[in-house]
Amino acid sequence: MTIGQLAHEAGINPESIRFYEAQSLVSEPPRSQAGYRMYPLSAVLRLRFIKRAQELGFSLKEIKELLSLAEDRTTDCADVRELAQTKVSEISEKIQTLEAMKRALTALAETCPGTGPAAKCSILDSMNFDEARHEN
Amino acid sequence: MTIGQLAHEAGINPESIRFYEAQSLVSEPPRSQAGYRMYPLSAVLRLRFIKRAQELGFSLKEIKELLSLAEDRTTDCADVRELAQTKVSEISEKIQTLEAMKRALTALAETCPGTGPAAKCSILDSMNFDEARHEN
DNA sequence: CTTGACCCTGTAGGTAGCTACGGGGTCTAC
DNA sequence: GTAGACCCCGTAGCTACCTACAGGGTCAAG
Repeated sequence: MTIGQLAHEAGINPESIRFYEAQSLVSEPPRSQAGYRMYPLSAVLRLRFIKRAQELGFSLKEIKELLSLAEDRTTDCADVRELAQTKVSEISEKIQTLEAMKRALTALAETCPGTGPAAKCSILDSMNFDEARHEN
Repeated sequence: MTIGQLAHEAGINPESIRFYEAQSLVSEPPRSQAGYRMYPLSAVLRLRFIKRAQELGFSLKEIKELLSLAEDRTTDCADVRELAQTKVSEISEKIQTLEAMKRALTALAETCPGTGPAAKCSILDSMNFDEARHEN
């Protein structure tokens, strides 16, 4: 399987695979006589794992950690679960932040009269813009 | 007011101010004889506006747009409100994504036995890792 | 036997938003 | 008059994750 076929199967870009190789997320595959990377079928699954983990919010660095945990026979399931739980907390925090942002911005948009000169818009106003201009 | 004083007042880094200037988020201030940037008081408010807008989730590019809207006398309040509402939608989408990630990951962590070899961990398993290793 | 699709390497670019560094000049206080 | 804190500019680096390009080689089809 060449890198292009693999990329197609896994639904990613060949360049990304080379990038992952450089980042040690996938190991260097054997080469054909011409120097082409020749991948085993399992490479597809490994790439899908990476993709799936990314979708779950793990960074490449964290995925690397997951992969080395998974490859280490002495790894306990609890180690993996801890990573997952830490990630859940991080995600929760992000959600909190975004929800605070959303609440604040929604409130602003609601007090905005919706028409008339922006100079008096409550949105800009609440961000102090008007005062800033006033003193310019 | 020198750049350092301004930075202190606004709670940001002098380097960031120069960066904002390069990005045209703040205008070039007059210079002292020695070539020092000399800011009016209003600059503090402008920087705080930028900071606040950032906290509300606007990117620098969007803040630039907000600022030019705010400076344009013909801007209608509705234009500003639209930007705010678009941003609220974007934030909502991000929240949705994060919540899906959180749900998926929480479910995985819950099915994890919590102990035992990682090879059988449902977390890695569900990400196809085991199969990938199996075929290697 | 040539065309076009693929592969190789290495390096550079791009997004977002800074941050740091080098090599200067200036200002303030003792 | 000098030490230390500040300022200048330009450029490079950082995180994260690719993406693109240049300048080659290879492979399969017609």
